[in-house]
Amino acid sequence: MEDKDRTKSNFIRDIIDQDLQNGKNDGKVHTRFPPEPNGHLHIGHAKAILVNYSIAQDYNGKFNLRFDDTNPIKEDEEFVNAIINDIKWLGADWEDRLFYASDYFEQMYEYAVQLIKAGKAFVDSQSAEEIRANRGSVTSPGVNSPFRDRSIEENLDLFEKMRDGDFEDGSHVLRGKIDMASPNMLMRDPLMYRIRHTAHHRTGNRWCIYPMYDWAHGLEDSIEGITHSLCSLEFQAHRPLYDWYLDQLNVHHPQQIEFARLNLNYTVMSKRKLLELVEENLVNGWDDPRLPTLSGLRRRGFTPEAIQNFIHKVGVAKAHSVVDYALLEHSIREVLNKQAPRVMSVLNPLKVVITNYPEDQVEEIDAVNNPEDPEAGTRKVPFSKELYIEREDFMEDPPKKFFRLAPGREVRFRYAYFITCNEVIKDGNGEILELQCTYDPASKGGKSPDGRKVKATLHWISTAHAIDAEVRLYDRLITIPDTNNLEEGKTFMDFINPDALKVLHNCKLEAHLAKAEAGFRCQFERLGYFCADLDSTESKPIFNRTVTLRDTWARLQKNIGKN
RNA sequence: UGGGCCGUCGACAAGCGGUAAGUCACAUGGUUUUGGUCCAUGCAUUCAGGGGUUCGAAUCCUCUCGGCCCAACCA
Repeated sequence: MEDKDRTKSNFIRDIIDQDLQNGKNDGKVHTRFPPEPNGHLHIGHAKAILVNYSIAQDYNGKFNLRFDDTNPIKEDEEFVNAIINDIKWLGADWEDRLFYASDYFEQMYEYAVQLIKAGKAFVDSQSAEEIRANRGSVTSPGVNSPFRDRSIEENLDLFEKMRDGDFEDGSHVLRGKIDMASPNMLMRDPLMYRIRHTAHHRTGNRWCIYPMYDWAHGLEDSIEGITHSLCSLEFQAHRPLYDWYLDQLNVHHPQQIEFARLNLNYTVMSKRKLLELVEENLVNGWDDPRLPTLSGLRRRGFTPEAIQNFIHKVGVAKAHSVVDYALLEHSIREVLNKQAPRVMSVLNPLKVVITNYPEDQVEEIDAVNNPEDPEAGTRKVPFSKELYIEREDFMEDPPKKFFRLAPGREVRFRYAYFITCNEVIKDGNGEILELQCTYDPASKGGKSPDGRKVKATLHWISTAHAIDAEVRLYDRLITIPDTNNLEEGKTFMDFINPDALKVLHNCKLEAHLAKAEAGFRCQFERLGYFCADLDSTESKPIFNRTVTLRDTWARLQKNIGKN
């Protein structure tokens, strides 16, 4: 992709351009991706990562990876490692700037003390229920806590005791002293710290008070010198609070800018739904190729480049949107069309015997590796008397627009010969067992010997030379575009596509694919893009279908069915 | 309902007062030893709706309608 295509205009870039013009931040741009290590990353996170990363890159700025690990009961090191792995794979580079909110706990504590001393924070000893009740509602103001006017000395003392572990969970919290009547619920004396006697995956038992998101996040950004803190739309209401804390402390004040998160149709993205699928074993783990997780997409055969291109195409704006899954499919096809070597594989084999072909002859046929890339060269493919073709490529009683093999019809076997079907061999049940065909020796290479035309070119594979493989055909996870507004009594579970995974055995592949390493991507000609699965071995090759090729024939059939 | 934000083609999305980019999808035709790729063409007289300002409005003002977010000791 061209550089100029990479820097597509959006409102965040406009803001940054403006800032640069005004000399704000000394002309620096510094962004960050701040995941909480409490789950696995999905394609939606890829947008957040890539938006932050690409902006940093395009403005010659810096990009940090920071784990927002402020809630030990939800977080785990397992997630930290998975997230690091996924972001690396995606291609966002934080260089040496990997940070953890938990590294700033001491500093945050000191800032909190500073706020208490300024009379801007207090220890509240109401119960969680009382606090909730006294917060009021969106239409009615809250009421002040009875503890709101504690002296600075008392607050300091209590806060220190909170830290020292003198109190039970839930007995006290530290709160900002703002305005219980604010129309913005978040400004009604927001909680800054809660007591949690829980071990943290990094700080162990060093702390028993943990900072809340709003208090922590701005400080993290400030400490790291972030200039533009890009986050998703639901944090818009938090911005006044983000600003308030930083203003009270009078420290470096990054600008929070919110953009719409990515939604994709025909799948699910919420943590809750993903977790449910994994825990109920409806999929095989977080990296199941049916899932929109980054590890799932990776295993499915997506390339980082395809995801980068996809995110770029989607753009950045403030309007809620649901991107069509077809755009994701297009993005991976676009990349693989250029890169993936072609190979002839028969998924659903039907035996073809070339009756006029010498019994023990084998010819090494030249096949092009990638018509999009002359540098990819050619390879030899064995041709013999017994071959397999795709069952779908033969019809005994073909409809009008069916161009493939049929009784009495001649087609081309790609790179090999013109073949004519003469006889259909069936078993007692009428099941087609084999096709008896003849070849035209003069058409070697698949070239028309006398200007004769055929309407179809089929892929094929020699029965004696093919290897067996398991092939997993993946499709969209969900059968309907949107599972968010379902009728009463229905859940997304009712719309899981039973055909999102179809496992095929005894598929026939070119022999060299036995040695394909996990992750190896290729095109099975006329079928789609496939990659060797993580579990693939030389003795038991397994290939995953990343995406089908565009299929005008299938579309035609569907339209005929409709009319 | 108080507050905040949003509404441009089926889906994304440019546009920033001078007369609707681009991509995907869809359709048609051409090329083709993948019904793939590629190429060409078509696809918003109109920007949620009304009113206003202006020589001129998707862009400014105003009202109306519709959608999303906020009342976890989650992030």
